[in-house]
Amino acid sequence: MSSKALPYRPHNHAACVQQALAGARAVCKAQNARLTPTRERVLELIWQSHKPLGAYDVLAALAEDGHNAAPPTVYRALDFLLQYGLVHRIASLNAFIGCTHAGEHHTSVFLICRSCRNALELAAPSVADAVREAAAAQAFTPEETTIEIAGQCPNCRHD
Amino acid sequence: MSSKALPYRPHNHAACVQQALAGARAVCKAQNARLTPTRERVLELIWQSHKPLGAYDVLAALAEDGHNAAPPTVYRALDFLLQYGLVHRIASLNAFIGCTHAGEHHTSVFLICRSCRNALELAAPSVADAVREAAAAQAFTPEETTIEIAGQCPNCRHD
DNA sequence: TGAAAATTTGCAACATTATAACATTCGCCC
DNA sequence: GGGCGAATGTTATAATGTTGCAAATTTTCA
Ligand SMILES: [Zn+2]
Ligand SMILES: [Zn+2]
Ligand SMILES: [Zn+2]
Ligand SMILES: [Zn+2]
Repeated sequence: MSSKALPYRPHNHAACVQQALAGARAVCKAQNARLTPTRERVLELIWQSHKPLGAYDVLAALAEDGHNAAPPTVYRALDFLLQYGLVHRIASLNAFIGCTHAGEHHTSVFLICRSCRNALELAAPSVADAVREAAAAQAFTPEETTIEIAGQCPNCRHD
Repeated sequence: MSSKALPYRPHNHAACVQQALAGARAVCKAQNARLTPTRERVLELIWQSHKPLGAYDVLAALAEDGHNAAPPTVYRALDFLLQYGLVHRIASLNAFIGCTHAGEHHTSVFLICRSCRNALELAAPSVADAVREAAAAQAFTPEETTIEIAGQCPNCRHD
């Protein structure tokens, strides 16, 4: 869960990460939340990968920084980032990925390639609507939605 | 993850389980798959609960039978049941539940109550369609779909 | 300022979920 | 009833996630 590969589509990823971090700082400031160095570093590490990153991958990356962290450090940072909508947890992978719509209220769909392991977050309002309707038909009140599609991305389709 | 509660709607659950087991036997027979005693017992244990059951819950239930099983026994049985579509894995809970559409090709939506922990499987073709379209729009080829909605069921709504 | 309070972090142990590797037994076919 | 592949038993270990408490840091407010 830690080898390198091209992101979904080529782009200046360093800039992409910086923009995400700036957005995160703004979100935290607006909500009086403290984006401490550890939290920010964890967010940066997650953003640097287009693949969902496991908690222990983050831990290993912190170790390379010389930060001798234990699991709770990472999980606490992840809890914070989840709480403020800065990252998502991909349940089917036990892994985390940066949210591309931080600060906006949204229901995401994740397209997860089983070959290259990249994951793409979609807003997909039509899916969100269909889910809401299905739940309403059962008088069920949705609080949190997990929609993860595993398959093949266009780049990996011809294996 | 093992206390008892009413199922979503009251019904004769023993009959419900027996019907599921009969269906499972039919599916296995049709595919020349061996529904061995351990596998069938695991399926029965899972069906007896309307709540998704963890692998170690199953293990504990087997122990009460006097079956001194180790984790691989349970995971192998679960793998078999998953492979033949007799149970589903709920990724957000690390737990398993009997499939109410065994033998039929389907994309399910799970409504999972955070209060009573019951889970309801829906066919929800409109959701499946919306997901397919969203994936197609990204030239993504879906292979497996995880849709899990956590929230409050009608019985638990007024806490 | 400067102590009290709240939040965050460090740290050790532990809990839960899942798999690897290899030996043994079972069911089936001949 | 011997051979063979599938299924199970057994032991150990990997991977993921949590609890509890102490130390350090930041915030609050007198
Ligand atoms: Zn998002
Ligand atoms: Zn791919
Ligand atoms: Zn099903
Ligand atoms: Zn409920």
